[in-house]
Amino acid sequence: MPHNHDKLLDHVKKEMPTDEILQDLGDLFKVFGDTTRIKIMFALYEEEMCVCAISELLGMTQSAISHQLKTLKQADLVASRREGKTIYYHLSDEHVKSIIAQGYEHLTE
Amino acid sequence: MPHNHDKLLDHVKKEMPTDEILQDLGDLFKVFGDTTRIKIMFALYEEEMCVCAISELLGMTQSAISHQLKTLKQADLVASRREGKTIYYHLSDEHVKSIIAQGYEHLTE
DNA sequence: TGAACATATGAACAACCATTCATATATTAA
DNA sequence: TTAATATATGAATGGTTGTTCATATGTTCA
Repeated sequence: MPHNHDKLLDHVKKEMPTDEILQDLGDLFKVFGDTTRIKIMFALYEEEMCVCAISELLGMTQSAISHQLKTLKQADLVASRREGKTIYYHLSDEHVKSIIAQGYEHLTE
Repeated sequence: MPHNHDKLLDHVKKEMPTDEILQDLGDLFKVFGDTTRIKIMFALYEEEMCVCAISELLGMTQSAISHQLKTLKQADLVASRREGKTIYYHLSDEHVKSIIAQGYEHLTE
């Protein structure tokens, strides 16, 4: 007969966040899980930048960058402000920096 | 004529990590970007667990869990030890906890 | 108003990935 | 050695997603 772990499961279940939160967490990290978006966040880590500067920096089309900025904005990781024709993007809070920094440490330890 | 941002790009380029590191960072966060893997990490956050306990906890097949554990192990996020027929998994370092905690804070702030 | 610039967006396509299914490996006990 | 349990793995598939292309929206200046 297979071995039993009811007691263990009871304990772990109590400590697990709701499915909704776990789903949201996965969705959040999914946004970090793309090299282009990581590059954008690292660039904005330094300074606010307009879309065409980012696309020039990464050597990618303006459209591709715009699509990714939309994804980042929906996840509340970046925010923007308009100045004439230009729209400047910047990181929206310190968590972005912390998360990236922790990932970086994990890699380079 | 399009507007110029050579000075800005020069500065940002200097501060950007290498493409290899940026790629590795994206790959690392990709591993966090899946609800099943997030659930596994949260479970192991509490206690070390065997494969069948995890699959029972999440209501998923043993095969699915094994595949995901392999992904987590390759990213050095979990480690395992054998005890007879059973293999116990646990989180491999504190960065996992920090990264999840930061993500959690970003969501619930 | 019209032209030029800056950005956003919808559709389509190719590449990637999580799960399933079937099966293989490993360990223990009889 | 055989049966039972625990885990791993390869192939296949359905769903997801990043980029491209074409085009739309928004802003400024002449």
